[in-house]
Formats: sequence, C-alpha cells, structure tokens
Amino acid sequence: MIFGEVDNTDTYTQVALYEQFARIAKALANPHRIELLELLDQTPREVESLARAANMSMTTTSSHLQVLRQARLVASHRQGTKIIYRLSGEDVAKCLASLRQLASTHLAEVKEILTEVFNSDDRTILVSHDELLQLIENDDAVIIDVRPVEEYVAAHIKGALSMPLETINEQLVNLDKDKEIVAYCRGPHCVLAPQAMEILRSHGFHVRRLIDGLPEWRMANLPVSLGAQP
Amino acid sequence: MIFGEVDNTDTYTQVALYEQFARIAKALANPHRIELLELLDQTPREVESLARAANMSMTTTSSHLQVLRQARLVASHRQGTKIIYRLSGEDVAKCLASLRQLASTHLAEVKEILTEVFNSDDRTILVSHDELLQLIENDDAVIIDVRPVEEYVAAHIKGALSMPLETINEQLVNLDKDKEIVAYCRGPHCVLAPQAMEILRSHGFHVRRLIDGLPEWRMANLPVSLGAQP
DNA sequence: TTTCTAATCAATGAAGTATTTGAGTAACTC
DNA sequence: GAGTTACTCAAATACTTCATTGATTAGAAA
Repeated sequence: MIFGEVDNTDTYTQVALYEQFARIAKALANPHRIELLELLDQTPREVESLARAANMSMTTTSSHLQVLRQARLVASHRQGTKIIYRLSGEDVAKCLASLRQLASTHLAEVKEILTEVFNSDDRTILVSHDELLQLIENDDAVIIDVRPVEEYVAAHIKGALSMPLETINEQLVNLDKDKEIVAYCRGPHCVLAPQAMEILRSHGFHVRRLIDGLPEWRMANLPVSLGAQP
Repeated sequence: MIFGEVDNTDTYTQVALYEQFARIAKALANPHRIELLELLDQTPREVESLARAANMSMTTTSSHLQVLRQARLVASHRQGTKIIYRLSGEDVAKCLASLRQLASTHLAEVKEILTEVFNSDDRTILVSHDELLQLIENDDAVIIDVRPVEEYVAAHIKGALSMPLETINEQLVNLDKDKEIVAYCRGPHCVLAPQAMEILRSHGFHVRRLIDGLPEWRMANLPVSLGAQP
C-alpha cells in the first residue's frame, strides 16, 4: 500500500462528504423552500395547500418540493388523488431552528426586522412553556391559535381557540375583555401572533404571546389536541 | 388602520425573514465553503494557509471567504500583511454539526461513505470523552493528534503527541507497541484519524479513536494545551 | 522611494437555478 | 369509458454562481 494512493483516496472521500453536506445546504438555500419547510413543520399537507399558503403556482411549488425530496428533507405519500408531503424527520426542524438562530444573532437585517415587528416583546409580554401550562391548568387565560384553521385542526395547544388572523376581527365579540389572552402561531419568527396582538390591543384587550409556536410546544411533549373546534 | 395593509406589510416582513435565513443557507451551499468553515473551526488562520489546506487558488479561496463574510459566518482582522479569518461564533460550528447530522441520518450516499471509511468503527474502538479523560489521568494510553502541525500548535488535547498523517510513517519508531494508542483529528467526519488507524494497525499497533475531534473536545471545556511539542 | 508579500477586485465564460407555459399521468367520480 | 382533480415532467428563458485570468491595493521591508 503506497502512502500517496491512500492519501488521494481519502482526500476524495473527504471532498465527497463535503459535497453531500453542501447538498443539504443547497436545498435550504432558497426562501420559498424555507417557507415550505416551516409550513410542513406545522402539519403534513398536499401540494395545493402548500402552494396556496406560500403564494406560489402549483408547478413552482411542486418543483421546489422535488428539490427538497432529492435532499431527503421531505418525504411524501399518495392519498387518493392527493400527494401528502411531510418533513422527513425531527432533525430537519432542528436544523431550520439552528439556521434561524444563526441569522438572528449575526445578521443586522434580521435584528432590525425583529425589533420592528416584535418591538412590543419586552420580557413581561412573552409567555414561557411553563407559565402557559400553569395558565391552562388554572384556567386563568384564553389561549388563541392565530394560524389558519387547517393548521389548528391538525394540532393545537390543548384548550386553545382557533382565531385565524384572517377572520379575527369578526371573532372579537366572543372574547372576554376581563380575561387575559395568550396568542401563539407557527414559531418564534412567525409574524402572525405579533400582528394579532396589535389588532387585539387596538380593541382594548390585554394580550400576551407564547415565546415560540406550536412545533416547539409539540416537540417539548406538552399537551396537544387534534381536530376542529366544537 | 386597514386590515389589508397590515397583512401585506407583514407578509413582506415574513418573506424578508425567509430571505435572510436562505442567505445563510446559500453561504453554506458549497463544498469548498463547508471545508473552509471546518478548517476555521480548528483554528483561525490566514487566506494562504486556508488555500493550501483546501487545495484551492488564493483568488478562489478569497472570494469564498468574502461570501462567508457577507453572510456573517466568518470575521477577519489584519495582522501585518496577513488577514486572519475566524468563525464569527460558536453557533456557526453548531449549525455545521446540525447539517452533518442531517446528512448522515438521511442521505444514503453519506451512510455508504461512512461505513466504508469508518467501517472499523465498532463500539469497542470508539473512545468517549469520559473514557479518554480517564486514560489521560491514569496515563494509560498514548494520545496522538494526526492533524497538520499548524492545528496541533493552535490547540490540542492535553498530553497528546503531534503525529500528522503526512509524517506518521517516520514517527512510528517513537511509539511504544505495548501501550494503547488513541488517535483523534478534526471531527466525527474527518478521515485523518481513520486513515492513521489503518497505517498503525498494519504495523501491529493496537489503536482506537476518539469519537469526534478537537473542536468538540474544546467546546466541552475539556483540558486543552497550546503550542508546539517540547 | 522602490520592491515585495498577502490579499482583493473586475471581467469572462461555463454551468447551474428559478419560474412559466404547456403537455402528460394516476386515481377517482359519474 | 369520459371527464375531473391533483400533481409531475419537459422545454424555454432570465438569472445566478463558480473558477480563472490578469490587474490593483495595503502594508512591510529594503
């Protein structure tokens, strides 16, 4: 065994590994695909639903999904005429979270957006998992899920009401002004809950917000319910 | 305040955030840049050293470093005529690790390479952090660092000998055949230590390997020494 | 000052990506 | 079997990325 040969072989091997790592990153290297992954982290769903939620054409959505599938970030199965896509594992969501974290600690642009949209988020307004659990147990607050109904139906925090941002104005009458409200949405960087808070506040409600979103709650093995609102 | 307006603003905001997350992923989406980051995770170093280690031209290396810097994954400072690059934070290495993990659990290509190169890695051959600490304390093993000298000088496991792969054949005479040997390199997917093991085994040594590499050891706050070998 | 070293910049062509349009296919309904 | 739904595939186009070439800059040394 000649030394040089081994060295070459293993240099190629190392490069092949770097290529595979980069392959995953390439699949993540597009804003639309990031959005698709975050949508799939809420619940598995068909192409049409993803296309609508991400505001893209079916063909474009489909081709992005192919890219994600080739990188093994998503998997799919057929259900009648529909094809249901899902994240291929929990580690995909973890990697996404790690990307988000990098962006929010290092990129000035992200910090700027965060202070702008989440400006109202001082300590006293963010609710931790533990605190929300307490509130649920003591029935001390109304918890509202401001994501689209479809996502609420797939999974929501136990006891939460569905109050999608699109229809929140019509549902305000059902809310008790004397009770504290806790809103939540898709995750720590989702703009739905902050926007809902603004609307509710302008109507005189006292509202706080969960520190992250449903996927994090689910991953922490905290109580989740399925199905539509009674 | 009209509802539609707010919705639009915040849709744009959300898209802007996805763009920033994708910006980080784009910077990671190239095998050479992954390699540069792994090299920088060993130790900060100048462009020429990176170019040599990654087997690229200075110009190409420099331009990849610009891409990494624009995504704030690396930072740099001048030292005389040289410009020293470094990772911009610990979370960069963590994100890389998360990418590697994704690739090794989901990509068949990676699994294949891993079983091929790391085939000799059954349980009994991998040494954990705890076990290596024991071995160091009891002086029960010779620990060898098979990375290039430059990286050994920057930081190495306390008590380890520098035995770079390139010169390992000449250094074999210094090794005690009756003592156990533990090799380590840049990380869990670095091919240096597995290759060193093969060479040592073919010469009749009993050798095992650390489960990961120096960066992980350092991050775990385990004992590290600096400087050249006495 | 001139000269050297280390690194960046600017321009090019080749290769790869994203989106649209239009055609094609699998499964279900009637 | 005809028609519909939900999706994928193929070709065309505009755009981006990569490596290479040669030129340029900042700082150190002579």
